[in-house]
Amino acid sequence: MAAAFDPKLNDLLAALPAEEMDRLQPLLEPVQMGLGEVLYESGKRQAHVYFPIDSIVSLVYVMENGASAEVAIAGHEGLVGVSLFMGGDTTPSRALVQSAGSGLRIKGSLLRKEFDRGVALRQLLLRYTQALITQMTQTAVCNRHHTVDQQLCRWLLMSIDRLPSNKLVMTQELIANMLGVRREGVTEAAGKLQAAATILYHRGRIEVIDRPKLEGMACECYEVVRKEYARLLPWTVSPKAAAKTAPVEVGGGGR
Amino acid sequence: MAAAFDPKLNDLLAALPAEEMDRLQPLLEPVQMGLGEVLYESGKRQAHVYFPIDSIVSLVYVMENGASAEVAIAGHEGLVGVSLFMGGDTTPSRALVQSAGSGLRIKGSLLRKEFDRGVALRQLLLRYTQALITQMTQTAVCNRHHTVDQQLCRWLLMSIDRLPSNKLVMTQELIANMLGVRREGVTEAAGKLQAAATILYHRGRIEVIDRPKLEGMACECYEVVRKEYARLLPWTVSPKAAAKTAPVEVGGGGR
DNA sequence: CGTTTTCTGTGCGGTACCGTACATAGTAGA
DNA sequence: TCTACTATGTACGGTACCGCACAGAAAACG
Repeated sequence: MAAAFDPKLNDLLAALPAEEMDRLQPLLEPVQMGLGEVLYESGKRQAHVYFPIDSIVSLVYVMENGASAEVAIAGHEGLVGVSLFMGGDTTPSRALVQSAGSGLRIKGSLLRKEFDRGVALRQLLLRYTQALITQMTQTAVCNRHHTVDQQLCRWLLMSIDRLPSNKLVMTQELIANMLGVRREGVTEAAGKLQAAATILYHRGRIEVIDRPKLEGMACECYEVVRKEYARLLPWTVSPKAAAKTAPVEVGGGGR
Repeated sequence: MAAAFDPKLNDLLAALPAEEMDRLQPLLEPVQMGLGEVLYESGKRQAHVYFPIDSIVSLVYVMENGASAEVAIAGHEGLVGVSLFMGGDTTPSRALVQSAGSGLRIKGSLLRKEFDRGVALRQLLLRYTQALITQMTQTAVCNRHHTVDQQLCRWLLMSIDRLPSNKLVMTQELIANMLGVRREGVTEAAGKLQAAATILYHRGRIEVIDRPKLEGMACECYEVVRKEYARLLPWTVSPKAAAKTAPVEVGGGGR
């Protein structure tokens, strides 16, 4: 059980030099996160910064009329709660668990102290924050210019990059909430992907069966963000995504 | 002429404690920025961090096919080039001067040194970065859910908040590039605003003549971002925008 | 002054997505 | 096994925006 919460399973923590890790380790506590759990409510101060291991957390903005849109996601490559060390303590967006799983957390005040003290930790967290900024700006661009079909591909890729397998548990309704579109739009887009033998899905379970094809159908946004994460945080590159950089030719792929 | 480049004219620099300001001041050099000038090219490392005074700089992402979208803007309340102290050195987006004017700049390496050394400077820049993150996420949400009409209102408000008057020099073509929509869409939206006696425009010159009405027609995004800037950087609140918080009732305003 | 360029206005067909309504099929519980 | 619920599929009119084409008017330029 202890191994499931090994700090080395989060890429940011794993990248810390031993000395700073020794200071941080006793402050970390294991947490299980359930699907739909809200780690962080809009405008409310929260106590902890979370380091996901095999869970995925979405940063979602909910508008006055109830409509929502995801602005970024974080998994084992990162953390949730940058505002706690950036100095603002709260944000207008909500953090909710998109895929259940485990993680580690630390009290914000304690992390803040280490952040001010340890240069390596600080540089690491700030580099991650910049990667997150890239993801957010690309979400803005994607929302402006790309179709629901393309965005679904991007979203699926970003999700399975953070999961141990190619399967995810997620209804079309929830995906629609994330993308900020109608559920029927997701039904249609997912139908096309299934017809193209790119994914399989059935009542809340989705499996990606042809990743290269999915990448071919996604907009450039996925690649831009992936490359920027790889540049800023080279040790976090998921083996799945990295395999893509090899010149894989797949028949009939692309659009 | 020297007074025009007084560091106190940039809100971030003005908020620095005297001691840190004394160290920074000799490193600052005045710059004039021309309309359309590119301060920062996508993926290219740049030498300086810019502190606008009466200029406005847009952060724009340009896609492979040439389409573009603005993800954030910065004026006298902030700075351009967060990646230089966040540690990534470059970003995928471009920084271009949207409104000509003056500013101050500092070599990235020098700022970085002060950033690591001075706690007040560091906290200030990180708080600003968080405000910028809020603006970016809100742009993402706005792109997803709001109409061109609403976005134009938001964009005009954000621009004049950073300018000394209610007038701005900007063709509809350029605004369309910023918003990532067709020029004709901007023509139509601006026509409605003019018909409603909210703005006046004529061949590249726009004047806001009824700010409260413009605020009433904008989406919630403008207010969310304004409030978050006011919370994180209270000393930067523009008198124009602040006046709004007073209970001004204007006949026929709003929607 | 005439010519060219820039900026804005307008029209038109096409399409992606919306809101709504309703049908069907798995799944879970009594 | 019957019932309720959840997840997905499908249809249909409406609308916001697109791409394109072109016209007029103001400014810039020779």
